[in-house]
Amino acid sequence: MTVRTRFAPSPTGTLHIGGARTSLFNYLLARHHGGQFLIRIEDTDKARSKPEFTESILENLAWLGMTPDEPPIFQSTRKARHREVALQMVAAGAAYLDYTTPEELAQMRAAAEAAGKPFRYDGGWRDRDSAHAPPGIAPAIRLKAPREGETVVRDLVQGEVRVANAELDDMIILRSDGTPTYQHAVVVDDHDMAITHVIRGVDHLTNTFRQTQIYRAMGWDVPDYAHVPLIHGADGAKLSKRHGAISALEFRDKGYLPEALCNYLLRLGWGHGDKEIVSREEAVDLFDLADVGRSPSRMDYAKLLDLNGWYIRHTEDDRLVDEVLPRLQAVDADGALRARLRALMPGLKERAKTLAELADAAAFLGRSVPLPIDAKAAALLTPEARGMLQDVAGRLAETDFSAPALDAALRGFAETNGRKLGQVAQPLRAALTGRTTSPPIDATLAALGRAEALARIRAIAA
RNA sequence: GUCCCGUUCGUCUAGAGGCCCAGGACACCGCCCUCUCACGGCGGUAACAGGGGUUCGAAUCCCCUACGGGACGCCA
Repeated sequence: MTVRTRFAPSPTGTLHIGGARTSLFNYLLARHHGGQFLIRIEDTDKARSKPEFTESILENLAWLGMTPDEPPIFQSTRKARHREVALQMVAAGAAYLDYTTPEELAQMRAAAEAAGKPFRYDGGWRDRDSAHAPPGIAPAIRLKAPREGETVVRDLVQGEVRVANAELDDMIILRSDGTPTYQHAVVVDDHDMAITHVIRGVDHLTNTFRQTQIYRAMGWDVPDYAHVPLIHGADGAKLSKRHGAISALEFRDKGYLPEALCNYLLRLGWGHGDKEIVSREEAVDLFDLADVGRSPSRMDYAKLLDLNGWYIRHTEDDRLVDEVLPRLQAVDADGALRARLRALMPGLKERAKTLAELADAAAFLGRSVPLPIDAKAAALLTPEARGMLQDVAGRLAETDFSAPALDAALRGFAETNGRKLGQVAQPLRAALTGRTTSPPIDATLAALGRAEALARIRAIAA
């Protein structure tokens, strides 16, 4: 049987990193076994679901390199089938009509709370004939769950988890308005989609017991489950907005590479020896649910940042140029900026942890005199330094603008003037970039080109 | 409250009874490299939640406690 997994987000928000990781695990497991990875949009909550979220989620998944092997399935299109199955279950005696009204339920819930007991539906209509149904009340359909014994879930991550059936009440599978509940829709859809492995957050673990009962009632094969721990914020609490970025979108905007995010997310709760850098190909090869831990892990932005820096350093220059150019607030009509950016990229990418930082560090390439000079750079441009820059300009005017030649020229200049290279390079850097940091000065000069470099120096020199 | 799950450096983890007075990575602190900033290299601080067992021997197995998390909807 070929392995089929699915990621099933509800389009009530953008893709967050917990979902991204769940999706990644599903994707990896399917690929590892040469199977299929699918997507199902759980849009049954009409009030909260928005088409733009569906679009955003799909786009983000694609960005992360996870495209489904079949077109996404929209749960809302399958209501009739959900209803059909619920009715079949009633016919088979595995489910029953419940005429309890929401108001009555609320009362029962309040009573249970007042008594300090967990609320469970009492099963009042479990064995009562519908002939006694009160008029004008539309019934919901509830699963007739076993009351004795226990239900066992064999989970590929959590191990064998069992719960006494007395702990579970009869859950609603079809609402009184005829729409399916999530619990029911998921089971029917997973079965119809021939899903073999359900990988999702542990917050779904308790639901699994009852979902298993639906499979049993229908005589369907129960898929393998894997409930992965949730991602928490740095303080250990459930990840939320106050912890910082949690949406995949935000990471993309801030200049994170999808490879870096995936690598980070993969290592969160999963490990393979001391391996830290794992390419997609290696991940597909190595991924095994048995290596997924059971304890929740905390989001560590510093580590993600470091990893992103690694990926930037190891990404081809051309791709980085393509990524960074749009981030520069400059028009590049003649392609000069692109050429400069490309020329300096080896030095630039060595110094940036995100594409945003990269763009910021490269911004000077697209400016023209007079350059904005930051405070630290301005401090370097003393009258004396400006005087020296005049001489430097003279010297550079007659040097070949290749990095080795420029380096030699500057060293020679420093030596003949009794200065250290740094005493020449720093004011020069300030004049060229408006900053105190940049890639090596020879590379920076070369990238700018003779005309632009001299123009910048002379704009500052006195 | 009830049920379920968890607990190795600050964080992510390696560790499946002796290889561990616990290894790697990030972060942090030194030093080196050096025109700046990074990168890189070298070194350092830092953990088996606590208590009982089992065993010749436990981070690894069992029990209890503490702490953390999750679930308890006609939401998904």
